Amino acid sequence: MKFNYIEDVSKFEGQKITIRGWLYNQSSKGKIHFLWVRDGTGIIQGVMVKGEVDDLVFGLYDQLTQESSIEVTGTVRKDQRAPGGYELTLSDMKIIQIAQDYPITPKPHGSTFLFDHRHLYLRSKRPHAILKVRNEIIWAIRSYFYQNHFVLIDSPILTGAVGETASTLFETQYLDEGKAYLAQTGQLYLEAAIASFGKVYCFGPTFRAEKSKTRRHLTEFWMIEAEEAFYNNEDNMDLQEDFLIYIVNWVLEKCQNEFKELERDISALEKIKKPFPRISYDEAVERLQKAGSEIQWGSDLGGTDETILTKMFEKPVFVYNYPKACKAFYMKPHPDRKELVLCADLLAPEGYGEIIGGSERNDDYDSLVLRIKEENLPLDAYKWYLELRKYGSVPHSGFGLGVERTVTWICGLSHIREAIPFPRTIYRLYP
RNA sequence: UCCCGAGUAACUCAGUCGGUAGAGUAGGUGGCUGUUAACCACCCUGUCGCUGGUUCGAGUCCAGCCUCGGGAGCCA
Repeated sequence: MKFNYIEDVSKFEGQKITIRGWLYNQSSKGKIHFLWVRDGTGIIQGVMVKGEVDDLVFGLYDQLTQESSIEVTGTVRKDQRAPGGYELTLSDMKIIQIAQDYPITPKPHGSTFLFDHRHLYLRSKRPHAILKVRNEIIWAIRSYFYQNHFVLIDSPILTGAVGETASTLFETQYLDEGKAYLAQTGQLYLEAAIASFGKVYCFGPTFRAEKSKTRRHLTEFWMIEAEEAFYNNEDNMDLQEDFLIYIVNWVLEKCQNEFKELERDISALEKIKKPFPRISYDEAVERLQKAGSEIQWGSDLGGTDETILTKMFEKPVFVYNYPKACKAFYMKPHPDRKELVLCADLLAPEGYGEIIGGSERNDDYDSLVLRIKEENLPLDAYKWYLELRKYGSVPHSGFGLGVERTVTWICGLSHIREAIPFPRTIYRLYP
């Protein structure tokens, strides 16, 4: 049987249509009932007047409860009084299922309660809007890479080798082969793939068994990583800048309604244009110390440092060339200052902080072996990775963008857990 | 792991000086022809996180524990 979607109602003014969905809210004045129906594409108010519908249908209203599934038929009418501009004058209604004691009312709830009921909370307006923006961000990402001739290389999630030992790994038994680890990054595999495809990217879940309790961390999150042969650190930053602007323009075009629902001030996003400021780590430390931070040269930027720094600019800011000591082993040493590596983090504005980490990779066999030994990493585990430096090694760079952090920033959220359908945090594995 | 904070009805919270447990919302019943978090009247709702202690008497004071939230560290 044919039915229609709420997003299309304006095309059917004056016509009778059928909508299938869920009862979002209801109210009655006795002889006139109001039903708010949502179907995933929108919300519309249905109006049922006693005497204008069959008494049996009119009486069904009394059985309705919030989130009951129903099918309503009515005539589309333009009406100033209706939010959205259109409403349905109902002529028929069928009940599909009566919901009982739906826990999430259209009233304030605490975040713990809402995320305990995430399987239901997904239906509410706010998560609906956020996840629609997430959907568009991901489409923008894939579109950008496709248009720019990057090839998608899916990297393994179960790995034997350790990527970045700095973080903690989730461990699991891998049949009879011993321990396996859930991937923290696909980068090393992308570095293998550039010698076949030139420019590649991967997009998948990554896992960090860090007991972080902050609004910026998840234990399972989605990361986009790109790797480009023959790009140096500068080229890499140019690419990231272009990439991020593409994403922002895309969502500004597609997500106006969602931003309105989220009360996101989009003027902040409209300022995201080339060029992004680029400051060296040296300069960042200087600026931070002047601003009152306790940071010492040599240590990584803390969360508050990032916040201070990003509030100095209205656009995302690159901080490049960090001390070797606070970055991963695979980054290329600075040719003139061996205490630095060629890298850049991109910090999102409005206090959001790091959303991208990127670097030029060490393409020299001997110096890479040296770094692995310095970090006390098992050389064996990196045997295949090192071989890439033996067979046609080229300068190359890459970066990783945290999807949830990007969604958090673009939507103007205060906590990352809202940016993913079913968040995994230190104490949450359910639902 | 460390530092701070919270835990009272299904939800959000109040609970003074230690003296028999409260409100709003949700739910139920009735009323209402334009509601938008409707409104009006009435009804229902309790392991006060747990254990022990002090006390004639503990939601309230003390000790320990548990759970959760935020931050630090670490990172995207």
